[in-house]
Amino acid sequence: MINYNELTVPQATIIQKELKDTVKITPYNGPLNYVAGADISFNKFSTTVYAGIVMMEFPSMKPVGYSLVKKEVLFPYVPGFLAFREVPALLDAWAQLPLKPDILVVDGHGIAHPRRMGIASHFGVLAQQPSIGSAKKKLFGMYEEPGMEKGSYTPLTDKQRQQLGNVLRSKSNVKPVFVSPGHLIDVPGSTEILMQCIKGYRLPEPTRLAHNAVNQFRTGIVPEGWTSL
DNA sequence: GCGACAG
DNA sequence: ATCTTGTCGC
Repeated sequence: MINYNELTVPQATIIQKELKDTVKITPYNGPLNYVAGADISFNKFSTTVYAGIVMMEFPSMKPVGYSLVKKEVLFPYVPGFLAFREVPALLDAWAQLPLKPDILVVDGHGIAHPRRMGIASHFGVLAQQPSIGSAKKKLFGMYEEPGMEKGSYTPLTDKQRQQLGNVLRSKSNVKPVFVSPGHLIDVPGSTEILMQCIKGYRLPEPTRLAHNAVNQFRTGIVPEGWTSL
C-alpha cells in the first residue's frame, strides 16, 4: 500500500479518481449478526492519532469488544481528503480484530463526496468490506431539511439529482445525521441498517461507542490492543 | 471573485 | 477534531 504520509493533495486526488471505479454500490444481502463502528481521536497540534473499532452484536447493539491502535500521521486534515489521514490507522485496528463485522459504520461520508470517495468508501474498498458512512455535517450535495420527528429523512443528491445518501433525523428536534453507502451496499440498505443502530442518541451506537473508546484510549483510561467485553 | 468546507 | 461552563428545553 502507498505511504499516505508522503502524498500531496493533487496526488491524493488522482488516487481517489482511480479508486472511484472500484467502489460497488449494490444491495447488501449477506448475514447481519455483527456491526462495528470506527473512529479516530487526537490531541490538537499532535501527529499521533488514536484509532478504534468497536464490535457489537446486531440488532441488540451490545458491544462485544474493541480494537485500539496508535499511529503517527503527517497528512493534514483537508476537507475531501479525510481518508488519507485516518484510513491507515483504521486498517491497523481492522487487522487486529479477531473477527470481522458484517457491516462497518465509519464516522464520515461514503459516496456523498465530491469524487464519490469519502472515508467509508475508501476504507471499504481497501478492506473489501461492506461499509456505511455516518457523518454529523454535510460535505457535499444538496437536500431539504427533514421533518423534526425521529425517523424522518430526505435525500441527499448531487446537482444532477442523483441520490448519494439520506439526511436522517435520528432523534426528534435534534440536528440530523448524514448517511451514505460506503462500499458493497446501497442507499436504501445503508439507511435502513443505520436506523436500526440508533438507540436513543443522535449518533448511531457503532460510531458513538467508537468515539467514546478512542477518547478513553487517548486519555490513558484503556490500553492499546484488542479487548473482549 | 465568493461561499462551502467530513474529522 | 479538541478545549470548556453555563444554560435552555424536553
